Amino acid sequence: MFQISTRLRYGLRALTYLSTNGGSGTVSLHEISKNEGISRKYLENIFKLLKKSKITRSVRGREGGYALIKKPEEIGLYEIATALEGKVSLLECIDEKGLCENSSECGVRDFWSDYQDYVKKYMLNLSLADIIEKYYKKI
Amino acid sequence: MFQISTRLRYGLRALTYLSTNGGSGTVSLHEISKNEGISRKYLENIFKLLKKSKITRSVRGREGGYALIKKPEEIGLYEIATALEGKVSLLECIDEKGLCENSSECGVRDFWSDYQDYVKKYMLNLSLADIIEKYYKKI
DNA sequence: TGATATCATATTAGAAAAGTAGGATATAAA
DNA sequence: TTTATATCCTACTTTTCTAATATGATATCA
Repeated sequence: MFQISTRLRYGLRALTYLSTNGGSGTVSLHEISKNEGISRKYLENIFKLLKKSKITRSVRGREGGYALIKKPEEIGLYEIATALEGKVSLLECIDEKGLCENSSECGVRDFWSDYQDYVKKYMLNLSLADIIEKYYKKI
Repeated sequence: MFQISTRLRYGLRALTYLSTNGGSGTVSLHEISKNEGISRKYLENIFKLLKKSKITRSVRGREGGYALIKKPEEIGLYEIATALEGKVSLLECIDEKGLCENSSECGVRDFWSDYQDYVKKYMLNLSLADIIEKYYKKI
C-alpha cells in the first residue's frame, strides 16, 4: 500500500543526478543510465513526461541531453510526482454518485479527501533542493 | 498516485456500517451488500482478511454474520489497512543492493522511508471510531 | 558523413487488482 | 427433519496498470 511507483523513484533519482552533475549544460540519458543503472529506454519515457510538464528542457543531436528548466529550489516534489504519475484522482467515486445513494460513502469519501490533503502537504513543502540537501548530499 | 485500493475503501465502508448498524449482534454480508452497493462475493474476500487479522469475528449459518471483535475506539486505521493491503514494503530496493553500487539511490531511499513514516503516522493516530465520529455521523 | 542524441509510436510481458463461480459446511427457524 | 440462509473454501476470469522493450525517424555537432 501507498506504493511509490518505479517511475517516480527512478525519475527522482534522475533529477537529483541532473541537479548535482548537470552544471549549466545538458546531461545525456546515456550518462544517467550508466551511472544510475536505469534502462535508457525507460529514461526516455520518464523524460518525455518531465519535459511535457516543463520541468526539463532538451537539446537534440550530438552533445545533447536534458537539463532542468528551473532551479532545484523551485521544483516541488508534488510537481514531479504529478508529472510522472499523472492523475491525482484518489476518489473516482465522486463522479459516479449513482450507486451510492443509500450508502455511507459520502462520509468516508470526505475522510479520504482529508488523507489526500495530508499527503499532498508533505509533497508541496519539499523541493528537489530540499531532498538533495537533506538526503543525498550527506556523504 | 497514492491510490487507495478499492478493497480498502470498501472494507472501511463495511466496517463503518458494522459499527453503526451492528449493535451487539452480527450483520450478514447480504445486508451490507444491499445497503452499501458492494458485491457480496467481493465482501467475502474482504471479510476473510478482516477475520484473519482478528478485526472481526463470524457466526456461521442462518442468522449468522460478522461482528467487530474490539470496540471501534480500539481498531486503528493502520490495522485495517495492513489487514486488507498486506505488505507494507514501500521500498523493495533495500534488499537488492547489488544494482545500486554507484548510484544515488541510498539517499533517495532514506527520503522515501521518511515519507512512509509520515503516512503511517496519520493512519496510526486514527481509530475507526474517530473516522465515524468525524466524517460519518455528521448528518 | 558519421556518431550520438532526442523524439515518436507501438508493443509486449507480467503483475496486481477487481470481481466472479460453484459448491461445501454450519446453524437456526420453520 | 427439512429448509433457508449464512459463512467458508478454492479456484478462476477479467481488467487494468506498470515496467520495459523495439524500431525507426529526426536533429545536431564533430
